[in-house]
Amino acid sequence: MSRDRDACRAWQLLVKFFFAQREHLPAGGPGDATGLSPAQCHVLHLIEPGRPLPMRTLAETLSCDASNVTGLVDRLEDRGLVERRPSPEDRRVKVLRLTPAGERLRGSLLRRMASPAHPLSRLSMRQQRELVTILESLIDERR
Amino acid sequence: MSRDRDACRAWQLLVKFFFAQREHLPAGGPGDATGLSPAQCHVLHLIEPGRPLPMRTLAETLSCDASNVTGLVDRLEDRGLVERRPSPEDRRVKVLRLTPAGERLRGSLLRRMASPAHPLSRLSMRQQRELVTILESLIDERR
DNA sequence: CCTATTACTTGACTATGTCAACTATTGACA
DNA sequence: TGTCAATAGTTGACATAGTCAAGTAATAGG
Repeated sequence: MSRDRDACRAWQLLVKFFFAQREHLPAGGPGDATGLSPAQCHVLHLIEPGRPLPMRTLAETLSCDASNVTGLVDRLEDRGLVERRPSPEDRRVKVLRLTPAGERLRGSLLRRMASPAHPLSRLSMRQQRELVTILESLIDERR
Repeated sequence: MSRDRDACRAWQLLVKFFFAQREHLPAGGPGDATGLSPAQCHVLHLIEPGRPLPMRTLAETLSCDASNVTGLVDRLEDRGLVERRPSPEDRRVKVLRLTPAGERLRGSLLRRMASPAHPLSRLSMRQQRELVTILESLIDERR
């Protein structure tokens, strides 16, 4: 019972925190200059340099319709941050790769998120690690 | 340094978890029937029964433009879940109240979030409490 | 081969979100 | 008091995000 109440409250807080932090998202933050939307930033994070990502996988990670991914990637491709390539193994599949510009921008986003100005940096080291542990267990329990 | 890396990773995981869980959001979840969008659900949570909420406050909590709130509230009002009322103290202000239907729906959303099917319910009680503590400190440190 | 499934795209539609411009009210202050 | 700046909310124009249904191309399993 108290267990359920905590789960509920945790989720409420999580959502609240997420909405409240939109101004601190990579995009839109002070000194933005990227012009990327939050969703686009997230996609950029998910494509790791040197690890081509099938669009289908991206749709699953985002829990969204495939057609949504088409649009997201269209816009990132227009900005020259990402490339679609046909997969050699399966010609239905297209894999995503960061362009050099995409890698640079991704790096700067990661750097920005680690800045001491970021709210999460105000947690104690112990709490940061605890948070990482909790989130990791939540995420890979799901696949 | 490791401190910064943890903050960065925590934020990445948080965003990733948030996107991945969209199907478990109050809206859209299995057995939905509400027809509410995620943002609308969140607004419904933020309006506590018996605690009228000025629209301006809502905009600040959501970190978004006031005109966005106008639209959100319009749609909730169309569904008969929320009421706008002029504030007696300041006639520029409009406060939001849940209608009886709004209260009922809010209750059922909260109940759904506490269900054992929710991913957060799989955390240990200790972890749930730790997560709540961390999120609380993150949130009210900001105002 | 034939058929079902899968990966992606397209088009139509709604919701979310920003910005700039507007109205009405409030508050400060000469 | 009268004026002027700031505040709360709305409106309209616009871009993005997201869903669904339908379509194309390629794969996989009989």
